[in-house]
Amino acid sequence: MATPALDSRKHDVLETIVDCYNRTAEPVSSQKIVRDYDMGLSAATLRNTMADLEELGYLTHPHTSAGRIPTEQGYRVYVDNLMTDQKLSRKEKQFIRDRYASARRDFEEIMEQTSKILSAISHHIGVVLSPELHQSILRRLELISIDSEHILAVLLMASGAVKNQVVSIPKDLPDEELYRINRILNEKLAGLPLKQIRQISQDPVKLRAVFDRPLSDPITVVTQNTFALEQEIHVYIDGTSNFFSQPEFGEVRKIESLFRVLEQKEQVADLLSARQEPLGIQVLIGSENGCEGMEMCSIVRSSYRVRGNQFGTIGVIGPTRMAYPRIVSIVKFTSQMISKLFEESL
Amino acid sequence: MATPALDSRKHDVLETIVDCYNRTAEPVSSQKIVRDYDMGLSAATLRNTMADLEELGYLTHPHTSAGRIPTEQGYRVYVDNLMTDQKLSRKEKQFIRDRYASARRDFEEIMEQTSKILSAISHHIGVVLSPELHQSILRRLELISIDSEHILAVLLMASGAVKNQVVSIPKDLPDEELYRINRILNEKLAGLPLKQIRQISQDPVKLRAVFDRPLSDPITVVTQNTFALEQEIHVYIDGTSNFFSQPEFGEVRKIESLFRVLEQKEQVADLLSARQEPLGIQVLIGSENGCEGMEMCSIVRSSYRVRGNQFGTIGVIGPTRMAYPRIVSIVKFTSQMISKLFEESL
DNA sequence: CGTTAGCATTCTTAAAATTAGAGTGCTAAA
DNA sequence: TTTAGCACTCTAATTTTAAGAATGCTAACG
Repeated sequence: MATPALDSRKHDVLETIVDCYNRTAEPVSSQKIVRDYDMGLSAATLRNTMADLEELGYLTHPHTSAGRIPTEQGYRVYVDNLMTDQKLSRKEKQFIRDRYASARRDFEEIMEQTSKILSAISHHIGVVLSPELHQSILRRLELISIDSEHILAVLLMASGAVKNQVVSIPKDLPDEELYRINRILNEKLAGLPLKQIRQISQDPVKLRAVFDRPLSDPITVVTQNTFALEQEIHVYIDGTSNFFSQPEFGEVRKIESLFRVLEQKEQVADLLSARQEPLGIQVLIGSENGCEGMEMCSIVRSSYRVRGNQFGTIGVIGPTRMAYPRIVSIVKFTSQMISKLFEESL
Repeated sequence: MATPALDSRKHDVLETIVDCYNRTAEPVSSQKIVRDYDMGLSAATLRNTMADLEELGYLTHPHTSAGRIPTEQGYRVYVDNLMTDQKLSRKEKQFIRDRYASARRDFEEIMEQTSKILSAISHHIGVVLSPELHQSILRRLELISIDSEHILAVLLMASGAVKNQVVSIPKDLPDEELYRINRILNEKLAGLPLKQIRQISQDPVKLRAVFDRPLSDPITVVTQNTFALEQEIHVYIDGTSNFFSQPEFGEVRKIESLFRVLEQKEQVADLLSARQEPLGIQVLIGSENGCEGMEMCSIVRSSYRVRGNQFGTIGVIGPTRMAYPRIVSIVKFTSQMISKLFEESL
């Protein structure tokens, strides 16, 4: 590992400072530690150690006569090596289960509820990204006539997700023909991942191979139009106003940049989506998220599994000074819950 | 009218002050008026008139040595009697049309786009309430099997709105039976307003009359479960971060209460919905909206017509100090646009 | 040699004092 | 009735002052 190993004392002191700062939001002084934590060290000794930790880049000074606060690097070490797991209490787990129990009716409701749960229990912002549809398997497809030139295609995915799509059709397609097309599409395409279906629908050769029809045939036209959909990920956000109670966001201009980002769903999706490392928890500390306007925020995210190799993401966005052990546990547990939910319910 | 009629000078002065304050967000002094507006009156005269207007309750003082700002009552008079229409420019109208042109694909997209248009052009918050479903006419119903105990009911409304609903069904209903039920439901219920269908579905007597089946029959069970849906209005909000650039919201605590309300979609829906007066523009000034935390905001709202007697609402939420004539024009024009859109597209 | 007490130093923050200026209300004259 | 002039009030910005918090360093201690 690139970071030099810390001796046991530095280890303890850094952990204590992070912990203390997370709770008070104020720079931590040597005296504060002596008073509040029983470390068996004098203030002077702590000052020496703190100076060392600052030397190493894990702490800073806002100014000379102020206590220390962790740097992003300090948080990094804390999250990677120092912090101790903090399991959720029985009560909290029960809270989460109860919330799901009251809401497991349909896919969208689960998504919404999850973001609400995350924000309610973390007191930060809860975010849920719906699973990427094109990894998802098509369970069933239904074509509903709207008018002479349009139909509504209802795509029911194995995950329970439903996608409605208005599709243009060749003019004056008789109803019986539409039924026939619908039946054939289900026969040929149900059970395949959307990704593969899309490949077929965009490739004239495969299209002919699958349906054994000329390209002008209505069935190929409908297929093309139905599956021309671009990837569309829904973003569910809740708890944004929790940020107002964070003391470090006491000025409008600090909170403004954050909210401008949150209003752009695409940006939030980029921020959360963790395609490269599909499993497990990830913690992005401060500017690591690489998003302008979010330098003061950390993100704890985890993918969840819907079925087979289909993934979505959930996460919590909070101030860099967040209670990492707790938030990590929350995100971990919730992502397990949601994965389980999808497996048993289907 | 309860308010005493203003003589022509008071009329002009009040209008000028409202106008000036709306633009500068600063208390308006007599000198300011002399300098910026050519009213042919001296500062002293203006001061006298302003004192009169304060006496009448239309203006206030923040403190002795400050200019005047309008009271809510002052705004009320301004909006009701004083302000002159300010039509949208050709450019702005074109902007709106263009935005719709690029997005008229499906119902939900129109809703989303409308809130974006409203906020983009007003520089305030744009809100759209989807039409109340139960006024809406059912065009077509499709039942899609999910598993042995659940189906997905897809309700396609005449307006183009689509409502997906997971419905419990009697166990092991064979597919052919489901098709048959589906066909019968469409025969009997398509073309009726959802409200009426709901009445039928919840009333055993009517249910028997319509389907001529015993209450234990699968078809009645499915009908009951499908139409047991409570009224659900979708709320589309955009442009919340516009509030950060308003000088009167320079302190976090003022903006906080607003955002806490906006996060509660139900509250926003209540705020906007104008069931009592279904047609035309309404302006709620400051605390008139009766919503705690929104005393500093005004709302300009208008219902739009989807088809027949089916209504939704659009609106703009901004600071009490908003450019009423302009915002009113925007909301008026947009609600006409959206009404037209729904009529021609279907 | 690591640890600690003591202390001068530095810097922040809050409170108090000062000042400049903006706008009013009133009075008296046009 | 309108307007010029002016004393008065209050705000907001700036400076001054003071208090306090935490540090780093030095020297003593075990």
